[in-house]
Amino acid sequence: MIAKVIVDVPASQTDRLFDYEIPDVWTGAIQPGMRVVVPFGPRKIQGFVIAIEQESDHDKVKPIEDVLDVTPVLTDELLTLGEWLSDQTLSFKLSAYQLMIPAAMRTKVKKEIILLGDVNQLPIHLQVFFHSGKKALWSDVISQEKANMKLIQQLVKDGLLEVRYKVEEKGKKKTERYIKLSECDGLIEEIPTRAVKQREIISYLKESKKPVHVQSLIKELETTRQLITTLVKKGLIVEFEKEVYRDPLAGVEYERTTPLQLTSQQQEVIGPILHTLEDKSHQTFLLHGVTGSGKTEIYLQSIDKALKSGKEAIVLVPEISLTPQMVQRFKGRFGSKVAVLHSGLSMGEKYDEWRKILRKEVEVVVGARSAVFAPFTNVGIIIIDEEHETSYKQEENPKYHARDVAIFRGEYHQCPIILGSATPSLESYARAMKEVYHLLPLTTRVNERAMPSVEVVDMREELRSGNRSMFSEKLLQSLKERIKKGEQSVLFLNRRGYSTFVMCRDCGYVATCDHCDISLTYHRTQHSLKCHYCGHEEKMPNSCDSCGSEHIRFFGSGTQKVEEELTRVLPEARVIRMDIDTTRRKGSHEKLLSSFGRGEADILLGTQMIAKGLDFPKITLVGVLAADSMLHIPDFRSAERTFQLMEQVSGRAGRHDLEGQVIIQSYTPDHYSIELVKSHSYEAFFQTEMMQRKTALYPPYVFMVLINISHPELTKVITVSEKIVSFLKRELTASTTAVLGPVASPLARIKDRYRYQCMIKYRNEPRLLETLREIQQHFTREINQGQLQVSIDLHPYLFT
DNA sequence: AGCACGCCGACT
DNA sequence: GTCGGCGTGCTC
Repeated sequence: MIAKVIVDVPASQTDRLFDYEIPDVWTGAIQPGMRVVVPFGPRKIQGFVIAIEQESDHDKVKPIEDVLDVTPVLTDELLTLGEWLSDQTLSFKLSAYQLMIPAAMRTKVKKEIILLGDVNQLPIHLQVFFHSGKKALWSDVISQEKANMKLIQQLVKDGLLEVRYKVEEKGKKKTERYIKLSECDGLIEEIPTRAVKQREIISYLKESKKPVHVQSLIKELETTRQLITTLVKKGLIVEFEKEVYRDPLAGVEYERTTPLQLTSQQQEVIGPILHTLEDKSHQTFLLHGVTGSGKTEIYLQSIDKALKSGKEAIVLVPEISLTPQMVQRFKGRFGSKVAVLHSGLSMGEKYDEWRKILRKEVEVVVGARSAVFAPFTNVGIIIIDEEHETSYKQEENPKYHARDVAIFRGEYHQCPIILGSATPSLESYARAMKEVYHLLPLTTRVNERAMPSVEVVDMREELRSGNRSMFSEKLLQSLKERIKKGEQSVLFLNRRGYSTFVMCRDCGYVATCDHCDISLTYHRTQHSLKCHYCGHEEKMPNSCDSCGSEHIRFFGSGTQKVEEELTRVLPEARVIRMDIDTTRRKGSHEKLLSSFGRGEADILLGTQMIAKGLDFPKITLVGVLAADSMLHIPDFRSAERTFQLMEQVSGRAGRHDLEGQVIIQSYTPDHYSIELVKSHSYEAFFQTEMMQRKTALYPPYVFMVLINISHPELTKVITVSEKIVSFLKRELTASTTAVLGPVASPLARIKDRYRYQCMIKYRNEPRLLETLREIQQHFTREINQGQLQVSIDLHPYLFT
């Protein structure tokens, strides 16, 4: 029997199936979806078995060396999905499969040198490596002295040493020690009567009837490890290791919740979903529900229905809003049937949660983007909450969108997909309009609360009337009022750091990164300038690098500066600041939020991350300091993002009994993306924005591909870019497809690499993937050996 | 990605 | 005449 294997070598030349013979002992045991160790050239590496066939067309087929799994880690469905994904994203099949397994299961290959003879036969300077044993790490021996390589090759030839490859998993299963009574319990009488503790342990074990966790027993009976070892030695009890899961939520209690009575609108909306579940058919729903309209309850009851018919559910949530509060809602309804997957977990914790899914110990998984690959075999529903969030698109290879993967799986399992949002992406809403998706509108809030009133303050007016601070008169007054009434406020700023850039007032010089074409950001805590792209950091200069003037100052304002300013104008206010800098440490996010929830602060000041999920009854005021900060970035989705963000943010106010107020400060208050937030008119925004997209030829009217070319030499980048563009123009349908560029990327240089890009806009281009593959193929050699990088992004969200 | 093979310049 | 530089091509 022959196994078709994808080997663990991410390169275009190896991105195909390799044939290996299945040794007779493993016939039937090795199945598609398992990981194996195979010889590859002179070394040993990991591979995924994709298929099993009778024969091979190859004459020299090596046997499989080892099997890493007892049961397949990739289901048949995931194997097919991986193939499709690598096609659609132009990435290696290997990379697609690696997405689907937790990082802990990815293997690394260790190269070891084994001593076969006696230590004294070795040259003296090599002996040191073998003093503690017969094994030494190749990397240790070589890193000391490069010339050792030659010597070792000779010693291997002489038969004194051997080089061996060892494939190891990165993560380990966690085990704990357990004890139980041994079979021969007649011996118990032999324990001396004065050995009280020993007798106590035995009777405890007799009573419990099942194995007992050693650590807990020691604690409970106030005994010691030594005593247990004694009993083991006497043969009265047996000690063994039992695999346990690392529980990231250990000790957290969840209050059980029961399904809520649905409003008539909710009932209307859930009907078609339940119907699809009964029919066992596939349909993508777009659940468009204003903030507070009870989307989550719809999710919960739909999932419940799926589970009751013996199926599983996947819930995707943007990383940023995957907070304990969110998890609690699912755990509260479905208890221990829920696994959680997100980046806050350690590698080991993710590994454990993932294995619960594989072993079917859970029925629901709640997680960020990659949870869409959960290895369930009987998926009944997939939910994507906050559907418009751009974090569902992975920016690294494979550049996939979780929505596309979800729909693929929905078709495979013939089950419904729910995309939920208060502000759907234009793409999804347009599809709903064309009835590709089934639109489910929820227009009212569950508790009948009105949407918060939104006021837009024209900051130009403020400036004209002499207010040069970053807070408008209106906002400042409202903040003061809340503090007086003991209510809470949220201030939102879409920037981090202290100030955006540093400029010389005399000559206009702006401090920029030496390695990237980007201005440096001032960070007050370290009193330094940082590059947000390459991490480069330098001291804040005392004088201008260009003219020597000392009038060098910060411009723009970040969260740190706002915080300072805030304590100046409102000294009585207690402020909590939340941005990447204050939440970097694990758990600090939750800490800050719960502190705010307990009312330990009056104002929560933060970036993007506070726009979501925040749900505290005492928040009655939301202020947006600079609504247009996002509007002017060169991205065709900037208006869409602005509207979505403003809507999200305003949804934070007045969610409960108290009425909410929203104040948006803007320098372009008449722009439709800001203006329409006042009336919360998603529909109107959609229509206006669609007109813009239509005239400028942007998605959803066309599809886009972004090709980014980078190299340390500018001339090289330009010639390659031009070659690519002329090739595309030659190959693609000239009448309906536009090839734009090449132009310098918005970030023309990052980490000393020049960057150019070109764009394709198309409606229907059957030869597209094929043509793009040819480009990849054509530059493989240069990419492999040289400094060239060509990145292709289908349906891009990032244009830097 | 590694690793071997092979071809060319610099040196004992 | 050999050592070692790295361009080229292969890995079932």
